[in-house]
Amino acid sequence: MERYNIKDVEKKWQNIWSSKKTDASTLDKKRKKFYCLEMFPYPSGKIHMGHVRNYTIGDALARYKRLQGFNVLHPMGWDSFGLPAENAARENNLHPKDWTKKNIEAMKRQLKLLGLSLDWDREISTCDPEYYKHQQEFFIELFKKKLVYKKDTYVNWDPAEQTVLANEQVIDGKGWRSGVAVERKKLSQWFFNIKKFSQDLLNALEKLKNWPDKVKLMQKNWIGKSFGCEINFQIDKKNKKEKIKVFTTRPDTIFGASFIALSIDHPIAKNFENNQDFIKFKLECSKSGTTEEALAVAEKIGFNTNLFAIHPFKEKIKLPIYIANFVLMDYGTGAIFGCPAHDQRDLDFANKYKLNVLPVVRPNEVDPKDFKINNEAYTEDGILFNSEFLNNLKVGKAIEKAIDVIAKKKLGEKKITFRLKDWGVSRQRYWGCPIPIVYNNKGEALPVKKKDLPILLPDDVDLNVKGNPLEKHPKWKYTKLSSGEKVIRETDTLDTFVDSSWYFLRFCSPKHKKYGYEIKDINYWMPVDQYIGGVEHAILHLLYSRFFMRALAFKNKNFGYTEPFESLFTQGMVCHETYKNEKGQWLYPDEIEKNSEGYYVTKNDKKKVAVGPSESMSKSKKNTIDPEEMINMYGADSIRWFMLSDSPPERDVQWSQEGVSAAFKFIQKIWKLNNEILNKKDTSSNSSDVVLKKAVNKTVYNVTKNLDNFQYNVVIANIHEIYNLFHDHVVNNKTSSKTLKNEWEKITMLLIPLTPHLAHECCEKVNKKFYWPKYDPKMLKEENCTIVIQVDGRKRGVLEMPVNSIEKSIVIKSKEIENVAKHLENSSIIKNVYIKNKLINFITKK
RNA sequence: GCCCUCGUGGUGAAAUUGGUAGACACAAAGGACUUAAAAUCCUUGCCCAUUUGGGAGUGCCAGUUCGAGUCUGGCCGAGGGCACCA
Repeated sequence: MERYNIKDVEKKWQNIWSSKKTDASTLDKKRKKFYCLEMFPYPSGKIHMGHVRNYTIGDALARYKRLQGFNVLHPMGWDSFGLPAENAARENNLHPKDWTKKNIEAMKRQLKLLGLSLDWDREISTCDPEYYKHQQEFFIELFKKKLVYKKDTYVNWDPAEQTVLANEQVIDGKGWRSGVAVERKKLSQWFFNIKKFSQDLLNALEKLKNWPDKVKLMQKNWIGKSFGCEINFQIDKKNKKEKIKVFTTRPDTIFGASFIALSIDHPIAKNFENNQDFIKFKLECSKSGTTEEALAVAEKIGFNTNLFAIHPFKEKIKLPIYIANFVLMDYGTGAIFGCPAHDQRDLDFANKYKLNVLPVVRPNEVDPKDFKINNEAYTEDGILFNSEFLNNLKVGKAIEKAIDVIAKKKLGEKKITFRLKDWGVSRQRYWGCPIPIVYNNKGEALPVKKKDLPILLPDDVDLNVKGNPLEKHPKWKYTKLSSGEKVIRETDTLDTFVDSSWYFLRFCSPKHKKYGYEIKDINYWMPVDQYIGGVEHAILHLLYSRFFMRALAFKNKNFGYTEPFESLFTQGMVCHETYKNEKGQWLYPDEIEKNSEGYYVTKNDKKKVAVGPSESMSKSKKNTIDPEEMINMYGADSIRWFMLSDSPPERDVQWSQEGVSAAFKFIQKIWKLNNEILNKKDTSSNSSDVVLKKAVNKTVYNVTKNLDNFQYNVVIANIHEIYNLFHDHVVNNKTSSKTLKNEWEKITMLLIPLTPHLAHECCEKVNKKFYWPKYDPKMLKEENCTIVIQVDGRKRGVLEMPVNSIEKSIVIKSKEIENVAKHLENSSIIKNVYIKNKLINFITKK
């Protein structure tokens, strides 16, 4: 028999697909489109199992949709700007450009080994000037629409490296490379005004019907809408009438106010810049660490300004004004009124500084006289007291009334606040898209003229300098406008999240010289019909992309899109056991083996290995498996099959050698059975033919349904089942060869999305045309059905009956079953519950 | 601290959305073929009973129902998100 040579077959089909460009897509308005997109990778140099899973899921879908007749767009590109290139460049003395290029080539070759049906003609790379020049245009477009602005903000500053660190580069308050304590430093940086779209980004979540609820909820919380009001407090100064505006969601607790707290960055705090005590206080605040968690746990401290604010309803009450470390400048107004009785933070603060604690909300059933606040604030619902016109109202009503009165007396107004912050896009880095801005000698920021774009990254940089290499590159930094005016370039580059916020548009017009996208292309292809990627991008990347679409659509009649991704699927991670040697060092899976007693030992010195829990594959824990090695051993189809078979795609999957090896064996079995069927001598038609036909029809139905629902693991089970049936029919000569061949052909078509090389090889011999088999709904209907017979809710037998049999006949037949009769003995039937074609339950009385 | 999701055999998991729990697969044990091994195929799968069969059973405790893995309430455990958001 012809042997199935995985390597030859896979190579053969990959060559055919590539030379015939079977996966290239062209705009064709007569055909229905399907845009299938997986999150593009960062070109680290090697694909990992996470990529394999992501792209296998996407490819199965793309191939399935193609077979169904859709015009499928399935592109791939590279998220190729970013810090690792700079680090690698320093370590290996290789230019980021060359390092990136080399990595892209290596990963592209690996992706091709997987047999993905990608349109490589549309390949893009974000570090390519042909890509980022359009991004610079978008930046200027946004600048002109006033969606981009500059403001001072704090960054993690590494004084040793003279550079800005990303949050994840700060470990225990120290720079990851230098180990030196990180400082908070104020820098003037560029921001995208994503806040402007807060309400719309929130509202539109509801329309994203095919997004996981989890992701929508995460975005909703991230946007964080809250209802409340602003209240103006007058500062108690003799001549001046200064005001402090505070934001609160609990205006009902206004009568419990006992202090005002301002953020360190509040304008009023500026008045104390030269005050020695305030300087000390600021220093104290900056000590508490920079991570958000550390800030959250830090003790609440304040600086007493010795100023007082007048209570808006009780002029006699003067509230001390503090500057406090727990008040954030970029939320609300940067100022709060403290109501210690009903806010834990305020209570902690009040206890520390011996401030008044007056409860104004009490639990329903508790007498006001007995209600005391000690160390725990009361934040539940309740009844207002000590609160004049709010007395005896419930919290909800009291909030409404408080806002009402405050508005009427012009003390403030109803206000909705979002916690979503504007997107800081400045990065003090070399390997990113240059921000197309220059500064004239007055320091004004001017957008670069379109004709002067792109602003190319200079190649001749010294990456070993401390700080931003662009900053230290005078030839590039100091330049002239076409008018001859001397200007300084913006040396910051853009956050790489900007690169990935519109790449899906570029895929529609990947080669267009003049524009980042062409409207006729996106009118056809957009939105992305199915986006697939890791849940780790649930917030930032997806929210930024949603913002970017709105920013482009803003004041632009030609661009009618706001939501880029019609459907979203987030796949789980690939996990593997972890191993440690006796010294507690991590070991790679191929450094260990099983000994004769079934224990894991190290390969070289046979020492005991501690097996840890299965965790998502990561280089640091060395629990990675190299996809290419696996492809070499088992073939791409086996890896794809295994990736889809073991767990539902949205859940984590355990990598297992046995699993892959089982996939490999099954592929061999399919091939063997395929040949047996094709070589089968003609036998006359048999009564079992209809059994097989029906089963195949059912399989087509199930596989189609399960593919539509992303239940790939169940699809695999469907295929196993039908294989087992075919195997039985072949071995036992149950079916005519004609039926066998006809029906088997359909199964090979079903395999195309899953194991494309094997499937094409099988199909080739019987039918050059590939198609998605259709099922006959009439054939799904069974003539007989199995009815479960219960006595008092317990199963006592089953009955094969024609579909839609009447209850009476089922009752009679049931009682004929020995075991049923036995259980009905000595008791009388009170009633029976009959569920058509499913079950009958006799309820008895002893 | 707040919010969300998930708990089903030794393992990964199915279950027509309230109707035969454990499909399909991995692992294990036993068997067949073989001089032997590999490969392949078959059987078994918790407790009681020799078999027909009976019982328990989907994290735990209650509830609704003729009937609950599925619905409701409470508890326990695991994972994830946010984190001084006023």
